[in-house]
Amino acid sequence: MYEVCSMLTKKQKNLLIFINKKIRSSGISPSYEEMKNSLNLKSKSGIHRLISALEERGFVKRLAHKARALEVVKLPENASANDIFNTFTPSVIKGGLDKNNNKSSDVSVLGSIAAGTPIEAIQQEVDRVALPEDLQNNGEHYGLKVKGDSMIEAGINDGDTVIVKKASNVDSGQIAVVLIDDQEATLKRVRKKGNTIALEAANRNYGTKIYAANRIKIQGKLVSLYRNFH
Amino acid sequence: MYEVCSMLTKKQKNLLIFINKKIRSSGISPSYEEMKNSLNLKSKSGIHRLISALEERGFVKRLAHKARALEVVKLPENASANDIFNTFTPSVIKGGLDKNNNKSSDVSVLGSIAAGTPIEAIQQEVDRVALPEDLQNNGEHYGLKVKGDSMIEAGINDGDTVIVKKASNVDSGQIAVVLIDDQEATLKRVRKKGNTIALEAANRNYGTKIYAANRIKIQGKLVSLYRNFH
DNA sequence: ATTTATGTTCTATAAAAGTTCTCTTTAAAT
DNA sequence: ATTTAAAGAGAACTTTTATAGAACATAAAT
Repeated sequence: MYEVCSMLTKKQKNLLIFINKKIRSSGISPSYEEMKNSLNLKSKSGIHRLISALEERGFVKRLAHKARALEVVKLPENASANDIFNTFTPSVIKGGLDKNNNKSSDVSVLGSIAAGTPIEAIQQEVDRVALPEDLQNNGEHYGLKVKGDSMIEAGINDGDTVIVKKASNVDSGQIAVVLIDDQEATLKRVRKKGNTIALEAANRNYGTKIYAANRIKIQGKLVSLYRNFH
Repeated sequence: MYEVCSMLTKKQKNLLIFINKKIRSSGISPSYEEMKNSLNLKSKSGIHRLISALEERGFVKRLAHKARALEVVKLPENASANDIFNTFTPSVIKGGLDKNNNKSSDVSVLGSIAAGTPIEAIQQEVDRVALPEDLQNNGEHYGLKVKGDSMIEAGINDGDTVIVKKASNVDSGQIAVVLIDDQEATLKRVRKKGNTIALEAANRNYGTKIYAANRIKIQGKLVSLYRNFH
């Protein structure tokens, strides 16, 4: 039987989204104290009650008597892309932190990867829809803004945001963020051939380059992509 | 199969549609007070009676004595093409869900929409956190799964999820979801030319088709795109 | 063993929301 | 016109939510 019921009050929904975000961004569920603060409450007992309501309705699971042992089971049916992808507005990225959230969260959204790279870190991975198993081994994720059109034939355009799961290895044929000579980071399809690694662009104007395996460090695996239209 | 269908009075139907819309757009069901206001009533008791009627007829479910605990189970069948688009039919939602819902995966990945369309409804967008000002003009958003490759040269691939802001009008040149003859929904670039509307694919294997303006209903504007890699 | 952080339970209060009644009004059908 | 079902209004009432504070319990760390 289908039940995506969004039988939630505002408070319940807000708390649920906060919990979800917190788990996505930091990997651990928030404490009652943190939830209390995020909702501007003055006592933890309300949080306990809200969580009980969420649990009753099947939105979260918890291990009783365990600290920070919450799991978000589902989100209200209209959870926004921003909720799912985590905050992703320019204002947030551009140090808009104080105005949106002088609280703890959102920090990990910032920061950029490596130096002199053609990509900038923007946000963190948040989605869990398609990758339930990611819940367990929720590796670290980066969000990177794509500059350039070298992957355009793979449907990755200039300006897109790709979400990359940190990994030091990927299967041959997958698209990954790689660091060449500890210097240049780039997004390419990786082909392993014996002791060499080929980096394929997805644009016939760019060639495939082949490197000795030791010159390449794989930074992460392409997991998903996000694009805004204007 | 063909159960009692539109055994709804006008009021009942209006309320049902309001509830559904409210849940889709805000994620939480409206309170009696809000419903009362939306129908321009001065007492809540009528709402209670209407909801009881809706529940008897199987259109909604509720948790008695719980606040904002309504769920829309199905919608009247005689809903216009527009209504069908605005609100998902329950049977359709059901299908898409169980395969995602059995595990703790979740999230509002809802099933597919309406008949014979190349797109499936997936989830909705409406933010709360990152764009407080958007809360006001928070248009309704839909998530649709793209089927087909007609927009591939715009970087929109088969299987992508696009997020569409509901709109009955878009600027010429923008990509939009349009309904042709109240029948077929499709994602195309819209060009207005006098009394006609041209729908451009972004794939040279597909041509541009030109329609009389009255055959086209614009459903929404493409806002963002999301893709998962495997 | 003692501290610290955290989760749980209890009471109490108030506000919000839902329910149930009675009565009136409206609209449709015959 | 008469009848009937649906809808509106209003009020009293019950239950749920939310907030608050305190006391207690549990788990981990020192």
